[in-house]
Amino acid sequence: MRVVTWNVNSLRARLERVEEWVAEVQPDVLCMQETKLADDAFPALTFEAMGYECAHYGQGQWNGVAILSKVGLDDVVANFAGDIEPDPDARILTATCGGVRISCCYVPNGRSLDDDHYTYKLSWLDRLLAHLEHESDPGDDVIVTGDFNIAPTDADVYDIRKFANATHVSAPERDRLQTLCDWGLVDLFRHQHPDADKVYSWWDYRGGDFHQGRGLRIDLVLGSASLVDRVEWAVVDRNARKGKQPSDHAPVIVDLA
DNA sequence: ATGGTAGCATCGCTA
Repeated sequence: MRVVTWNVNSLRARLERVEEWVAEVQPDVLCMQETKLADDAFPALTFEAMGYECAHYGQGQWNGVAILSKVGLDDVVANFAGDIEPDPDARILTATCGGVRISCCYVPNGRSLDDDHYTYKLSWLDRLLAHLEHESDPGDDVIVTGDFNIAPTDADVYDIRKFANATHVSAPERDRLQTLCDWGLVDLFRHQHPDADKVYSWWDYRGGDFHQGRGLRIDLVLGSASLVDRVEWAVVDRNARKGKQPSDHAPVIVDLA
């Protein structure tokens, strides 16, 4: 089962590229973030014609998440589950695909450490843990994936000196990511490539950052222990960041046996 | 210290 996460940065602006990439790579499950579409603007027919069932949770203009699946798409939950304080933004969508409970997440950016949006980011991560506890047990087949806007370690940052007192690398947000892992999730790319260096999933559009190798690995596929031994390979398709009108994120692919 | 680019409901905000 091929699972992909990709922050597409506007599905309206990216549809042609996404279609071509999906036709080539044939994911079984594709989790997208930042569709920036209202639900009634989501191009479901396009993807259904390619063999996918679709779930989209959007609001238009900003945010928006989707799960596409060829291996079933059941028990869809938009936003946080149960009685968790709902997120006013469309940032999390959960469904069962191929026997795996999958949450597709667009974690708030945080902006800066002194911004209210950073407090919101930390609260959001606390609620993601509560959501996970509500939806699954650590012994289940579980994936939590998406744009975390957190680089797990300094090895996931092109130059940590550039990120002093910045979001994406701060201890409180990394601690919360670790708490998710303590619950029973593993960063499947890092598990497969423990010594990988200079592998990133996002590059700023500005300043030629992509071509200069100035990126962050912030798009993650976290899997439960039951899935770790099923990983056959894991890769960031940086080719998808090249060419005309790319997203600023590259897709991350994980193949499970 | 700033700006650089891209996308949006665009002339300001978000990333």
